Parts: sequence; C-alpha cells; structure tokens
Amino acid sequence: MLNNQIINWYCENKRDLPWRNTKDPYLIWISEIMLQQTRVVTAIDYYYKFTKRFPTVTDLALADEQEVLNLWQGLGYYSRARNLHHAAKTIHTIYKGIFPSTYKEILALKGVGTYTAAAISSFAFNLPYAAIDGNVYRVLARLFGIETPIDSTEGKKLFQNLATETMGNARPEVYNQAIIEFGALQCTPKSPSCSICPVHSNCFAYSSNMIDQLPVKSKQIKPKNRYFYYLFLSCSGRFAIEKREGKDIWKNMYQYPLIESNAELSTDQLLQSDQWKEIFDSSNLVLQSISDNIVHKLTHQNINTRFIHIDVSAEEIKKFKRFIFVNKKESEKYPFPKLINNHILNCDI
DNA sequence: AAATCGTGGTG
DNA sequence: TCACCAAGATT
Repeated sequence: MLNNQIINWYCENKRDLPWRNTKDPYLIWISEIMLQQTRVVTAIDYYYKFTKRFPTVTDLALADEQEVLNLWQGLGYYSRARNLHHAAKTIHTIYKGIFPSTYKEILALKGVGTYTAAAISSFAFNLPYAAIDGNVYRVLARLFGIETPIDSTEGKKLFQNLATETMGNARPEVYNQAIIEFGALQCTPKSPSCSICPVHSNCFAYSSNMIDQLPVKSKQIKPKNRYFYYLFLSCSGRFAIEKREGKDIWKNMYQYPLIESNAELSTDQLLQSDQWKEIFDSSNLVLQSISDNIVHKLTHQNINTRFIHIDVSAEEIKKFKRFIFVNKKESEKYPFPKLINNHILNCDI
C-alpha cells in the first residue's frame, strides 16, 4: 500500500519539530499559518518567540495588532498576522476561547483556507481530511504522472480527489504529516533522491524520466517597477515614521515618510514634486545625502528605493504633525518591513 | 479567476 | 546571476 510505505518512510526520517510535540489546536494553528509559503527553518524561531508571548488564543486576542505585527516582523506576508489576530478575537468572543473542533468552523476562520483547515483538523482532532500543500501536489503529480496544472481550478479538484483516495483509511494525523514531510525531504522540487526512494518503482515520473517536468504550473509572474523615496528626517537621535494605510503592500506596518513615483526621479524632480512641497511646506532643511538605489525584490514588484537623509531642527519637528519621531530604542516597538528595518539597524544615529 | 501579498534559500 | 519557489489565502 502506497500510504503505508510513505508512513513507514516518515517514521524513520521525520524531523523533530516543535509543533509536532503538541495536540493543542492553537499551537498547531500558529505553526501552520507561519509555515504558509515559508521554510521550516525560518519559521522555527518565530514560532518560539510568538507562542512564548502568546501561549493561548486569549493572550493573542487581547493583544494590540501592532505587537502582533511586531512579532511577525521579517517573516513576510503580513496579512497572515493581521488575519491571525482577527481570528483569535473570533475564537475568544464567539467560541469563548475554546478552539473550534470541526473542519467547517476552522475553515471559516480568517486566514484559514482548505489546506490549513485540513491540517489543523487532522493534526489536532484526527479528522479525516487530506491536507494538500505544495509538497503533496508535487508528490502526487510525480507518482501518478498528472500533468494538469496544480494552480488551475481543474487541477485543484483533481488533486483533491486523488489525495483523498491515496490517504485511504490511514490515520489522517499521521498520513498527512508523512506525505508532507516526504515531499519536503525526499521528493524535493530540485534533484530529489529518487535512487533511494522507497516508492520509485511505483512512480510514473521516475520510470518515464519526467521528474523535472512535474508538477506543472500555469501562471507566471511579471514583476513591476516602483520607485520609493524614503525621507530619513533626523534630529538629535530621533527620526520620523508613519503608519502605512490602505490596501497596498505592508499594510499597517511602519515606514519613513514616503514619496512614491511611477518612474525614477532626479534630485531636482524630487525637490519640485507636489509631494515634497506638501510635506515640507516652507521649512528650512538641510539635505544631507541621497543613498544609492536599493532594489527590494518581491514576487510581484521590484521596489527601487533611495533614502534621502535630511537634518531637521527641533523647532521644525513640531510642524510634522502626521509623523512620529522615535529614537532607535523606541522604534523597536513598531513593526517595519525588512527594507526599513535594515536601514534603521544600519543607520548611524 | 487572475492578481496580489514578503522574504530568503537554492542550483 | 536569476528564475524558481517555500506546510497558501484573499479578493
């Protein structure tokens, strides 16, 4: 039986991960959200830090979003943290702090989709739902030679049925962990260890030499260029920050005052832009320096960034009412994207 | 249903 | 170097 072979492989090869030593649905939930599109080694430190500060769902529900985002700083995909916080409040108020124990209720939580709902349902409650993540898509596509794109509507249906069939009557909490771990360690995206694979004799891709062509993905991404001019307004050890609002990237995170443009700006163009005039009005200021271009590469956009260093007098600070002036120590309470946090850590102030 | 949301590792 | 992509979800 295929499922038994994978489970046997798992018993001999599994890693000792912190969230595998618990049945607490809250802790399993935290780990699953952190692991979305994120490597295990990256998530581990965040998991310890986060669950130490928020040991229970009530602790999380009663926290400020700013602190939640602060603990998520550097991990990326910050909507995960905002949704996690939102869902914690739901559990606290609607479910009186008791984590829901049915697939349907878990799936309804903000930030929990079909994969995460199946993972929590099976790991914490032993419910028979096949958890299908990127690892499972890859393993099944190769074993059965499925060329339907995994990111198509048709593919998701097909793999859902295939995964449920393959799980069979195996213990869901063991089988799901097993096939995910098998994909992560054995049936890897690049150069998988086929020669020592326990199921290679039953693998379509292996026998037909199609390992590096499966799974198939259809969608491609084309990054777009943006131009950020961050104003580092400093005055005796303090600098200006503001909260990012709106639906854009880094929502509710903090940053330096920003002038954004859809094209590169010369220094003169920047100084004469409406945004510059709006911020500085009639202020006297000293433009100290402009950094080299730093390209912050994201999946869907390249953010071309320059940091404009400006000295501001104590008198002029009062004019910038929309900004918060903090020193380095105080800034540690605020959540910043990597781009900004790196500058704070390196800036000489 | 396609676009969007971060960051870091890898070959 | 750079394309790929990692325990996906939302709109």
